[in-house]
Amino acid sequence: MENFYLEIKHIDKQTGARYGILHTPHGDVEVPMFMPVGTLATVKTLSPEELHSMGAGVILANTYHLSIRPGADLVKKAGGLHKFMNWDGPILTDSGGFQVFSLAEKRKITEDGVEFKNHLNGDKLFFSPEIAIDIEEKLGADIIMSFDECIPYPADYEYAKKSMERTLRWAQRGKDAHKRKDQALFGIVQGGDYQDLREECAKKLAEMNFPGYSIGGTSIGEPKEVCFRMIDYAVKYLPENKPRYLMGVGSLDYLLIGISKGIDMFDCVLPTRLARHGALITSTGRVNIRDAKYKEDFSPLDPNCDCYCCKNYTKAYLRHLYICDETFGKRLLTIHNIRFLIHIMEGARKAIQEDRFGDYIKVVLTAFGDERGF
RNA sequence: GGAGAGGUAGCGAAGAGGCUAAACGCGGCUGACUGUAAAUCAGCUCCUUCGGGUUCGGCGGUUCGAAUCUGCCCCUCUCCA
Repeated sequence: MENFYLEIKHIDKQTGARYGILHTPHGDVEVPMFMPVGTLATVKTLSPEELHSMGAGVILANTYHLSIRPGADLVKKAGGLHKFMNWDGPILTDSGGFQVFSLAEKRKITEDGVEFKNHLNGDKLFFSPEIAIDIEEKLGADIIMSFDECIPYPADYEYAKKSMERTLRWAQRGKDAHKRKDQALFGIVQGGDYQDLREECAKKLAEMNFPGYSIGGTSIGEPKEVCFRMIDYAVKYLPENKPRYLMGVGSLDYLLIGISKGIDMFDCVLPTRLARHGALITSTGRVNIRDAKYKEDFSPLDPNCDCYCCKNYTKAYLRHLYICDETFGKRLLTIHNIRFLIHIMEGARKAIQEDRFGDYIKVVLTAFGDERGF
């Protein structure tokens, strides 16, 4: 597709990290970037205006969830996702492949597709690569995902191989079914933590010539090093001029290491979910705002943060709102976590352009000072 | 003054002879969360030098054993005068 492409502007001399512009039908966005997740066509607690003001580029929505409620036809009737949710920037829809993993006990996989029992009322819901694409075309996102199987970790070799090969066949079927020219369909690399499977999957997908590639099956409980290996295996065989998207990754260290390995896009529910649960990511580490030590702390959550929350409110107030279960508290905390990660990404892009991204990683992670990196 | 009801951990509230240091809820404290079945989930919440020690309004009694049965006392609430 002609109106979707990655323009690489600079490669960091320290790490090989990429800085570029991703052109989409709904505008240009800089990469590497973090994409907030709005599963049900809303980034929980935030308005589109807030997301824009925080510097969000692309946001996600979910094919499985939206197909159940409110239904793909309704979204289409509303004029597509952008209009429906009043977001004029780029949107990316996940295919439902993650639900094959997260709702594992409610589905059955066959060569043809996945039979779900939907999580709300147990109704049968069949997803095939073609059906997923059909729904994604109705939703109308700028970037859409192939229907894949996200396998658990650990998975035995035989299963990982069988599943990866099926995911490849599904990728081809989805590609064949995809008709809309204003949507970029990404292939997803699977293969568990097995080098040969990951490499084979990446190679085959590259041969299929997708406008972009995702790395899936990561950040599902595997050790950090395993995740980093899985990235390396895939990236080696992915075309350099196409965007690379590491799915489901949102903690600080994974993001920064991922960028250094040549990843351009990330999404994760972590910042929004953590915020709703009172956990904040700050420049000096993680903060659990509920903790008693913040009761009379009238300083901002993160003095180094430029978000609306940190500019205007104190920890004591945020703790108060959280403890009283006030909606506004969750909004403020979500604003902070999302803005914090976007801000980190802005810093990353600048560092890459100045060939000091390796130093940037060290500085950020040292200041954060937490093994877990979030 | 008369008639009832009741006093259980920070609060509310179960328990009606041993399985009870005492359910459950709230409150309090602390974790977790990674392509969202998550404004969710988990743990702790009498004291302790981890051996044990002291609890169910108070002081006695019955019993091998009492928050539970019993005597007296104190205190609350409701209704009637």
